[in-house]
Amino acid sequence: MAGKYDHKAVEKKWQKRWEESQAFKADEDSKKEKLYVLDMFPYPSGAGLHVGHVEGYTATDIYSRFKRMQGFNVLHPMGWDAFGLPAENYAIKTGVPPVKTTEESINAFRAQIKSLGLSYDWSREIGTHTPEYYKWTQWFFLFLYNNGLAEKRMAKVNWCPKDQTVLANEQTVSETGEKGVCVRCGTKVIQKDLAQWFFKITEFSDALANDLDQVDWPESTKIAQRNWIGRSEGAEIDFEVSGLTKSRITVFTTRPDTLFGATYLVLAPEHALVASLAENLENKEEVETYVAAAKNKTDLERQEEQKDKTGVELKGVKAINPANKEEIPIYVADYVLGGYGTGAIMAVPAHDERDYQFAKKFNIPIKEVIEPTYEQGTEPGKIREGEPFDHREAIIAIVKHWQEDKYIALKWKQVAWGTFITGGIEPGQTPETAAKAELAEEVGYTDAKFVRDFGVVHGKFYHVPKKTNRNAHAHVVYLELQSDARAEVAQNEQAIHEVLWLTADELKKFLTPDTHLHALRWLLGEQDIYTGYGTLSNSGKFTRLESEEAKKKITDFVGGKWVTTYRLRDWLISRQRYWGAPIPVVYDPEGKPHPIPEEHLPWMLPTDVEFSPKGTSPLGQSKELLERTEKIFGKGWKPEIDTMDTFVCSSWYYFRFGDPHNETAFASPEAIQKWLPVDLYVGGAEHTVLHLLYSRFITKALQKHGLIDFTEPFLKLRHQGLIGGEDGRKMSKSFGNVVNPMDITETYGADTLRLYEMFMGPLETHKPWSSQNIIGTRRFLERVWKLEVGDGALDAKTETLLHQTIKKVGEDLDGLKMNTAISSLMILLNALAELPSVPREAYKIFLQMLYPLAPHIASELWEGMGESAAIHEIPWPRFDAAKIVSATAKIAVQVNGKLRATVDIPASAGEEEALAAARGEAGVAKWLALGKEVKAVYVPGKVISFVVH
RNA sequence: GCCGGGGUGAUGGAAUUGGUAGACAUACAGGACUUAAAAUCCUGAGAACGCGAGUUCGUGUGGGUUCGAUUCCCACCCCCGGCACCA
Repeated sequence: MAGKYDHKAVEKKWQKRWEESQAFKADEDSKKEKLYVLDMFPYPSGAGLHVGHVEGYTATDIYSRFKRMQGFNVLHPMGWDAFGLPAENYAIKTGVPPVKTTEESINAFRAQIKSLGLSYDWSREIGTHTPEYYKWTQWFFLFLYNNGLAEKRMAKVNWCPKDQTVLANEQTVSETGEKGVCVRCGTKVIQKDLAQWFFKITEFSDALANDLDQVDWPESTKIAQRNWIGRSEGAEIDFEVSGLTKSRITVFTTRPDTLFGATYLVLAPEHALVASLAENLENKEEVETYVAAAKNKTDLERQEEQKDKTGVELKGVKAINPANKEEIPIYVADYVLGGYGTGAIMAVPAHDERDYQFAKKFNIPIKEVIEPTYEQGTEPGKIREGEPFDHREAIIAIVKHWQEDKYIALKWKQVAWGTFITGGIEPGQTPETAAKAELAEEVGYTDAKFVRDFGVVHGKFYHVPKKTNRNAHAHVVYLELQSDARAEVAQNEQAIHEVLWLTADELKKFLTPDTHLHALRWLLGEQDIYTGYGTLSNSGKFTRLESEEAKKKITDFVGGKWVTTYRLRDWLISRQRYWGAPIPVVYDPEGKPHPIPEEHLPWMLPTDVEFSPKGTSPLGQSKELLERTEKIFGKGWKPEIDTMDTFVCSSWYYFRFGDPHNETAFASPEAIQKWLPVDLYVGGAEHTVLHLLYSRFITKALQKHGLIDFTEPFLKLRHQGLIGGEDGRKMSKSFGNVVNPMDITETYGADTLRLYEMFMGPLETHKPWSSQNIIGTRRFLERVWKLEVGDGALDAKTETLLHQTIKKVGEDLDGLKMNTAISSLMILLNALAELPSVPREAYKIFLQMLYPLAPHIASELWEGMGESAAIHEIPWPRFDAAKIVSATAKIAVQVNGKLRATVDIPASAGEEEALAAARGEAGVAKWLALGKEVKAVYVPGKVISFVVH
């Protein structure tokens, strides 16, 4: 096209035209197949749009435009996750009401998004902070409450005694990194019990885990969800309590096979029995002090203390191990969590890392009841202190580097060769039956003893496992006494010079801090704990059974029962904050909660509050709210003053887009039927767990109570990767490496920005920004703009490329592989530009394929071709399968695995013909002449391979 | 510690039912145009050796399977992300 490519003029023109013609409005009456393409809606922060937003939004925009061209009725909406902490924090600092800050941010965000030319249906815009929206957030609360899925319970919160306010976990770390203090004033944070609202997400634990099989999500995200739900199967076993009182303690364990090794019990500080027993204990005060202290620890403090276990014995009571009737002590310790399992465990120090640490500290007996299962005769030998090594069991050697004082220690068992010999010796053979001489040659040492002792590990002895799990067949252990010894040996096998036989004592002398201690401990036969499955020992009649089998049998023996437990906790939705949806509950004069009837919704967020903390949730200061409550419900009634977690707002918003202006329902059944579920959902991986889990919970609750007929809200999910700063670090204000997308659209245009972000690499990977590379996509668009279209006919070669490109781009856009789609278009453009005259039809098809990726420029050029219909109204081009294959095929010819030539042969050529052509090639014949041809392989269209001896 | 993802030219990346590694783009070098520069266009380019034809090596490391391995198997090293006392 003539003239300069003025991106500003072009982009403005088309954005205006799209807006005026409502080009992207989802059609309620269309008979076309629907497709719901959704972005995770943003929190409209004051900082404006980020290049990360642009990445995700561009991907869905390209997909939406592409699918519209393919004939789908696409719903592609945008809205605002507008409640949240930043606006409230800003209000505390400046007094500016959050509603004002938020509205301003939304306006800025909307303008920025529009300037990118994204094809949203703006008639469906929503904001979670509007009464029209949060009316239905409150409706969802009532829906859950009325179905027994919401309830009020006591829970711990972080509390700053000076600021008189609740703190989120991330607000308990000071700017200097000190933990457990208020971020604002540095006061030590305490734990306070408050009555708070919970949604019972745990009722759906099973479905939330199982239904992941139905959706097309990244496997890593599914795994993260499953881990979060944390389903595990085990046994509940009762222990009798004797002594001052008679009662029982039920523990949960996944390892009932270790029951005979349980040498004490532990109760969580919150366990009910601790309180009820306390009165009668000999060390009542000590226990109560411990429990009180444990209660006051923040999560962070508990994490810090992981290494050092604490606890107190309950003196005066004992438990009876039901397996062997032994009397064992009972402790209270905060390494056991009150909220998981039964809040009580049986401790098996010999086979559990944590119990082991605790038992060591408190001198509790450690009783081994599981042994690693070895194949017959393969038990590892141990070195006994001060004794020479027993060659029949284990051979240990220090191999000395001949030039320097570097050593490698080797241990190897005589048996089970096959498990690690991969070279010249077959499994089951001994070195004696293998080719000794050959090995000796490879090792570079001809001493017969060396071959016998080390030959078997030829070439491998320098990369034996660092970690040695006794259950693994790790027969050779090395200790690297000086850090680069291994590399030395790897480079020079012949460096092995001398074999020293050492006692354990002598071996110890070689220890340095970076020695692999775990391996050495095993080597020296020191006590270590084994946590894997194995064969039972010391377990009465169950001795010699395998763990798996013993689990059930021992559980039955002691009358335990099999249960399934989950890590997932109920969802605490109360927030002691202002800027959120008010919880629609009032309290009668007795303090009993009552849901607010639907007719009073939306239950408005009051405005007569101060934002700085005053010892209560901000809503507690509102006179208007209190008066409203008393007016409607009567004297003495009080409003709930907490607001809802913003995750509640975002857990149902995708329904609202189907019917955004409905005043009588969160969305009409017809709209839900028409649009939902979401076909493609794109957003950052940081929401892999919570937002997605909560949304799935809401969907399942609706389904269970018959309001919808599907169980999963998001059929296909993809994440966009983070875009890092140019310096390779995370983009952050403090590093000064933040790229503002608006600067880029100003300089290069929205089309260039879109194209560049898509061309950077695969959508889901993390990639650094490059202000240098972006010029490439701009140049590409310039070349498209400048291409002179003629009336040339399409030659066969270009036609083939054109059809290949149509196929490739279509498949790539379908799979969200924008980077390779763009690359294909560049290849096509380069080919077209070389033609003496660019065929009109080919250019038009090129523009159509470019349109989803760079819609403004493609629309403009299309119009410039004299087309009356807009480019997006033309169906996506089709390829002709017959025109994709070219007449001749370029075949690679290999001789003994090495590429020697390529030959052009007709695609239809048979094997004989192909081989003959290859043999005739000078570069091939030369190599074939060097020996006798023993084999020839022909893979049609790909490769010919000769083997010559 | 556990789980997940990754390691390919100077750089971003391409190519895996095993079949010509490095497409496309950036940076770089040389050339054309220009008084000059920018922009644009053309050419070159994984590394080593060689005047050259060419040869050898090469997808984190070491092995293995195969006519053939970036792709499959075994072991190891490193980086990134998530979870983390869940019994």
